[in-house]
Amino acid sequence: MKPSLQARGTLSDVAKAVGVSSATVSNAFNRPDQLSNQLRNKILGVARKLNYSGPNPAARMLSTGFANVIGVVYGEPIHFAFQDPADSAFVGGVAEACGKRGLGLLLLGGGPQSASMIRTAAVDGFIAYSIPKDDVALQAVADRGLPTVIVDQPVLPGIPNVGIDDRKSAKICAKHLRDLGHRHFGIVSLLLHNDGYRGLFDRVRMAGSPHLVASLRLQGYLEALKPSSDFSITLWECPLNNEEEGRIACENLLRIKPRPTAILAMSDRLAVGTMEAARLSRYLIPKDLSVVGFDDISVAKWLTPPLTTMQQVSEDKGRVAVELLGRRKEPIHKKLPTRLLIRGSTAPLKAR
Amino acid sequence: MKPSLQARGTLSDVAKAVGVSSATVSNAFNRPDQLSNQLRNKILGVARKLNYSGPNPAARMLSTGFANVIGVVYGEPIHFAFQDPADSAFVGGVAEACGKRGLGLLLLGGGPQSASMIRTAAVDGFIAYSIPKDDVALQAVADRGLPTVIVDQPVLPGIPNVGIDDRKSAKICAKHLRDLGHRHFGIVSLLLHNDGYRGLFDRVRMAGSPHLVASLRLQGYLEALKPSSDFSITLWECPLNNEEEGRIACENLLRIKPRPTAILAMSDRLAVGTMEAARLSRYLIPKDLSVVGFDDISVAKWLTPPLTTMQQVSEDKGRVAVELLGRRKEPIHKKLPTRLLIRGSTAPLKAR
DNA sequence: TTGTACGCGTTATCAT
DNA sequence: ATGATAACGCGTACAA
Repeated sequence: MKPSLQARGTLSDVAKAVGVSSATVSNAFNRPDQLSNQLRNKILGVARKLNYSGPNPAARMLSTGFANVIGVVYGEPIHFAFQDPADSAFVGGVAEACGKRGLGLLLLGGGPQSASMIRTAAVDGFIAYSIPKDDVALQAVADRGLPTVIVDQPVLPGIPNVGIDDRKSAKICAKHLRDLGHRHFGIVSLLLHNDGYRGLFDRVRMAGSPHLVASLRLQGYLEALKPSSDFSITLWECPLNNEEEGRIACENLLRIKPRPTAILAMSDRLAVGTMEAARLSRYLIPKDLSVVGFDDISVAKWLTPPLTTMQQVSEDKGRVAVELLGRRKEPIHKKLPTRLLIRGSTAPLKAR
Repeated sequence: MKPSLQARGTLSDVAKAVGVSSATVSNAFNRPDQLSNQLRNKILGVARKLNYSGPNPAARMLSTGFANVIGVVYGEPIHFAFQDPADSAFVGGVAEACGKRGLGLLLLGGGPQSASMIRTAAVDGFIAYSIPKDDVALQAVADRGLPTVIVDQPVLPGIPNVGIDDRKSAKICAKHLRDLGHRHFGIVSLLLHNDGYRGLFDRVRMAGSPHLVASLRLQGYLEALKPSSDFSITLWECPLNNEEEGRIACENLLRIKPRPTAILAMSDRLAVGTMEAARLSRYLIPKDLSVVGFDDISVAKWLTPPLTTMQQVSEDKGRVAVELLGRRKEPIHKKLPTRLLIRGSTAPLKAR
């Protein structure tokens, strides 16, 4: 009834065959310096002959108390992580840092059964990425009582955190457009509530969102745009972060009167869709419409025109998260730098 | 000295506290139907009070023989997997299929210490993705004796395999260009040998390559181009699969006499770089130069002009791999469909 | 519905 | 340098 994990002999089988104790065989695999080379080679030889390929991971884990694996918990169905270049860069950063330390990386998605998987995951620690404040996964992670680092959101007391200054970064995006003379803005927002809603929204909906990153960026945008009075600002929420949603958002935004001359997209994927919509509607970028993205995913620079966007280095988030997990000190909150990359998709408002 | 995995009470601590046997507590967690709801709730309550968050994963694994995790072994340093959209789509497909089955996904990269991580990974099976024929990781996987599926390469006797018909697909790409009247070709190839070489290469180097996918595509290209005699075909190898390498390749190819009027790039990332190089050299695509990619990563359609490319559905590779892993039957070799997407980057050779 | 008792395969400690 | 043995924490017959 143990069909899967190790259908072969055990360490003590090998010990018996060689005529030594199991401790010695264990040493042969884990501490070569503890026995003569001759004996070690003999043991390894017999092991090979018996199809014994090394200590059973589960037993080793039970005995040592270490899994040598860290778990990455992602706020959404996990395959989403691989569709967005920014998210997948983050996981890449984690993977790189893990690899360097000889740690495995266990991927755990969101969704209904995520909680039970979190509860039974054989890991030494968790990195929680972009989890909505009210997600059950968060409680499941906390229950495990393992070292944990939270990335982006939510910021929890007593738990190390890695992120960027979303509010300030967004504010800089908006300020850039305002400085170019724009007065009528469309904002293409990421998900605020998990209710599948797509469309215009107001500040009440925004205030109640458990999605901290989206809320903060929104705040930043609005702060930069608030001061003057002859502004118009239209808010649109996308239930998914993809190009298609960006396109739909922009199509609707372009119908608003007065027509926005500048779009703030909360991610580059949404920005790509925005640009596509503009093209389909025969608006030229940046002549008729300026667009600013967020993330600086690699395609941003291959677009025509190249996309002006707020760069964040998602790989670094991952790397830093792993590093923080290693340190068992008091909680650290780390803000990583961002920077506005001004490229071809933004231009001064043309004179009338 | 068990600091990490579970710093709290055990199942039998809970049992003692409640005044029942450990078996009953175990049932409370794993088989709710085996005891009264009343007792179960009492047990769960006490467990919570004792900070007991459920069975220790290692002990459970040792006892059941299942990890409920499958390992994905990637042929290169693992963070590469998250830079190429095609590779990351593959992992996404695996992740999705795993999630549906309640399985975890352990990511294992290539590189020097990968073998030791493979040997100690707590998994029920492996999916090996795009591993060079001579990689030590492959032996490590085989040694574990666990159910294994190989994706793309290498095709091994007795081991289920998922892939596409690389040779035929490449041939179709090349035929498309030939049919458009092109006679002078540049081929931008993926890595053939792990020696860091970048530059022109010949068929000897190609024949000896352990990278099956690259070899097969090359064969396909050449087959389609062989028949006529007034052709010129120049081969360039990129040590890395990224846009920068594609740019370098194309810059060099464009200096060849007679100048190629068509480029076959073995990946879309290389194709993006190729198009960039053409732009920098003031060649217009597709007027002066036709380009065909491979993969159909999502940016392909956002480029200007949109990239003609061979579509493969990498997510499906991942999904199918997991499915095959579930079936313990005899080895199955599955070829997934591909299809040439003709977009704006290819055009008939202009008349002279 | 609940309890008993053994086995899972290893590592670590202490002795030799 | 090597051996004996006690944990490690849980699942699961089987018995009650």
